[in-house]
Amino acid sequence: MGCNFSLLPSLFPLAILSDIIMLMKDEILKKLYQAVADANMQISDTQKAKITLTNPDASMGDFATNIALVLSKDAGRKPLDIAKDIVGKLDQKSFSSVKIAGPGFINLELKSTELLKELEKAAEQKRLHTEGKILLEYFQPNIAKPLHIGHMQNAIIGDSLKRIHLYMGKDVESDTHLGDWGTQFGILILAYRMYGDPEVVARDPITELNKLYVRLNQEIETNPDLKEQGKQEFVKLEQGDPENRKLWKQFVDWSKEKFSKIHDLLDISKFEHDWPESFYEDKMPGVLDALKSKGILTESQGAQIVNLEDQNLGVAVIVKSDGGTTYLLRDLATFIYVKKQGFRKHLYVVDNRQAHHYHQLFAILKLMGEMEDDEGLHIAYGFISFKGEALSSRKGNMVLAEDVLNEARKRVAKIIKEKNPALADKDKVIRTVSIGAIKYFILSHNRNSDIEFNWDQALDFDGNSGPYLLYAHARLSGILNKVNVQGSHTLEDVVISGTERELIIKCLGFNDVVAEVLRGYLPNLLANYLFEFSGLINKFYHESPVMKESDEKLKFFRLKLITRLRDTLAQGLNLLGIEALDEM
RNA sequence: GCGUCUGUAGCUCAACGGAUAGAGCACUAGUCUUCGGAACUAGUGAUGGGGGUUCGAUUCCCUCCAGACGCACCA
Repeated sequence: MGCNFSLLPSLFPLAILSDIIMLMKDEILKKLYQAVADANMQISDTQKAKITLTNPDASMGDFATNIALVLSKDAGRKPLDIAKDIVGKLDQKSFSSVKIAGPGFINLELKSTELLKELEKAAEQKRLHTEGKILLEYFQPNIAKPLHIGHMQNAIIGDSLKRIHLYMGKDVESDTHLGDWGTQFGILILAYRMYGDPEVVARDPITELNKLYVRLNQEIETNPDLKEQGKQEFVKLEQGDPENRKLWKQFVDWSKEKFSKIHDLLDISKFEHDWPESFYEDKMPGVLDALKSKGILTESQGAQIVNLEDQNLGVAVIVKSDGGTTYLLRDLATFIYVKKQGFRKHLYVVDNRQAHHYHQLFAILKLMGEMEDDEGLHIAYGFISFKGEALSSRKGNMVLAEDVLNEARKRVAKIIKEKNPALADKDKVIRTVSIGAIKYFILSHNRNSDIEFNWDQALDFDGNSGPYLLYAHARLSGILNKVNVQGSHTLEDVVISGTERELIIKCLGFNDVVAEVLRGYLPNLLANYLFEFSGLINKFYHESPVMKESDEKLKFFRLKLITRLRDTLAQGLNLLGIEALDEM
């Protein structure tokens, strides 16, 4: 990475430092393993995987490990005895207290001088050895359909995961996989021909096209023949019918123009790739040939299928009986193409309703010999429901992305008017806080859970919310802007409070949390961490005044601490896709 | 019928197999001569039922109950 760092945008303020550095926890674990060896005990890799080093309740110490409990099983000895042996051999010079507690936990308390030393070190990033290029696929809106909150959710999760990959030194690129191919376009073309007024549609293409699409679908319920006609239009489109091609191209262009605004609307980073479904049109025949030559494809009821019933995955339709291709075939072509581009792993951020599709996709790829277990993963997430129902334009309970953003902006503006009318750059703050509130709401949920959308809860700016984190950051910035310290000091014998101690420990655990997030693709772990972190910051802020502090050395320490806390919080917010603010 | 996911406080959600299951909202009682109150301090209140695995289970396995979503020509 021999580039000029000063040219990098402020996107990754702390991510610039290079090289692999040991995380604090790794260092402590190393000491524990050494003690185990010195006590003539063995420790296997499977045991290592079970050993934890957590930050427990402050009353128990800075760190707690279950190492003795894990080792006791295979050793056939009591955990307490093993704990005693380990503690007896442990290099304790960094610790002020080492205690055995409960069933055999070892609780460790670091010397304050060690904590202060850590604080003096620059904030650093863990760099993993990259295992090759990763393609992260997210934001797959469908042409001629409006963006709703589900698309926002997808883009927000995907964007955060991308930022986290980059921060962890992964070689990741993103792809927006637009849904611009398939039977639905036949239906849309038919609807446009039947009901469309070109002038009306041109005025607000997405909204009007969607109306036509919905209208025809309603008509289809009483007149199924129309569906067959629609399917025929798609077949014609695939076969190159010039009229249909022209219409399709127009629909795609309108939609792309609209979708490209997501970057500005939501602060979503740009995609490296834009490989929509139609991009794979000329790559499908090759896949079809491969399926045939490997004897995987069979014919059934006029369609070409792969039978996966022996894997309990049912039947996968590759080509429909009318000759039209399926989404599955395009996804097969996608995976194979992406792999040929040098990507070692393909991650799909798609809601959990498509779990079955991805099971089928991966199963077929494996039958073809195109995929190993760790080369593809469906990062599923629960979808957002509204008033207890799945979002559906037909049921009229659609929550549009624009409406959510507008409502958030309105509420933020109102609060600023009440609380901080003198604020300088109001527009920027309104934008950042409203986006931050929405992103935090989405990302703070475990992605496996379905989310019940509720305006008041999603746009709540008190307590566990995006604005809470932003506010903590703004207050820290406020102090740094106002307080100066006389002279230069060392941190050696500063006496720190309990809250300050907790804050330092918490702050130093940042990289561990980000690593956890990446391991499970769970941004909510970072959101939870940042909320707890912000809570400690607010507590600290109330307890430990800086400006009024007469001890210059203590003041120096607090400013140093605050700088570090602020930078860490800003980095954390950034990984969630939220820009930190100095005032709000 | 088969498959995936989910059942935690009044509501919305957390919790790598770890110690006393955490928050926010709501409710109650406090902190305003404030480095910015979008804040802080406290209180009330929960693991769907039953088995199993083990030092230890909200977490893993089995089963039952309840819900969501999928299960060939939508994507």
